[in-house]
Amino acid sequence: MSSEEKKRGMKTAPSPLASRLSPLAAPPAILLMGPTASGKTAVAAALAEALGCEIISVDSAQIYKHMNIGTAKPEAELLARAPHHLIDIIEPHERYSAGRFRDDALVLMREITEERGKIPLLAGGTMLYFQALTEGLNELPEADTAIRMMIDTMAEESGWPALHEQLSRVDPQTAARLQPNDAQRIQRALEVYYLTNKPLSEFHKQPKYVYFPYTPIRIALIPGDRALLHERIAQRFEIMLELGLIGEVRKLRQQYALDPAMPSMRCVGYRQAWQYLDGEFGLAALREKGVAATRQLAKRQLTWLRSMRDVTEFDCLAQDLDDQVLEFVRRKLAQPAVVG
RNA sequence: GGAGGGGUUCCCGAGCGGUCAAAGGGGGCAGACUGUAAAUCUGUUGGCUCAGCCUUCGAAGGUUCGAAUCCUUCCCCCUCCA
Repeated sequence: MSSEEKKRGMKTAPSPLASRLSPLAAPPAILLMGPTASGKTAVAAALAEALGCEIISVDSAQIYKHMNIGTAKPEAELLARAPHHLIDIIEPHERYSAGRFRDDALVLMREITEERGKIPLLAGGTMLYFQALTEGLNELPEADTAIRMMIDTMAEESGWPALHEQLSRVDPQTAARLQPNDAQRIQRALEVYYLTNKPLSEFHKQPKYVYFPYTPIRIALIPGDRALLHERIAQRFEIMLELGLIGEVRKLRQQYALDPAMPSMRCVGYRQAWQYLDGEFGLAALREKGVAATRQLAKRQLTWLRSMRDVTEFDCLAQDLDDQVLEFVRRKLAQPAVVG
């Protein structure tokens, strides 16, 4: 009845124990963020070993099984040494989401802190997942494959601008902020409307229930010199090709009923390898396009990082990066936890 | 040696006497982002003392009120015939 009770009803991850603890007791959680090829994996491993953390991967591509080379997944040896969660959790033809990540991560974080008394270390480059975790999400329906197929069919027939037009009749507010050709967001907005008969903008007006009972230590690995990061990206893509990225994609295509529109096959590298296998272009172009796509990914990740608050930055190209970060985290952990 | 085709802004590539700092694409840079996010979308992209000026379309000359666009010579590339 009261708004407080309503709020409680919306809780997606209630934690009786956490609510009994004072805010000062909110346990620490390390958030290690950075663009692709910034060396997150190595830093995470160093922190985990020094501090006994358990690592939770925050990566929308490493969730897929059998996609190892192109996602730069940590090697088996490292995975054995430092436990990683949320890696290899779904098949390439399945789908995941920011909402599921949030739920999965919160469950794991509770287990790590309360059951094992360790510090969760969230490391990765999927900034939307970090945001969903710490800032919360509105109550929204999950993706619905049948509805999406229907919307895709309509888009093929009349084009996205027509669907944008349709959206402006049922949800003018959302339509106003979307471009007529922003296929993905128009589809999502229509999907929400068809599923609930309520406009997406109405859901967004509700207060978000933010449940994150941790004291975050936010770290961003930022390249001091972008050109050097670009170089690193090119070298890394070359290594992926040498390790057999193309073969990995070929095998995936043989073993699973995949298509290029699936999220897994739209990942950087995989999309380009798919097109290469289809004969759309040669090896030189694959190289060029793969590297460019990675650079663009890194740029978008850096844009996210610039907009985030309370983040301590480190130059990911520094020689003693691991030590710098470790020292910083140690200092932070020694301070009394304060929830902001 | 002969016959053609071509050299355009970071790249590819259109332009073919004025409305051209030059279409379009790529790349770069900047931004947005709530259940697809390694996705999707937007803006911008010669320089400057910026409603104006300066430098640019292989090079150097020339024609013209005016040239990336026409003429001459030169340099380089490609195709074909020898």
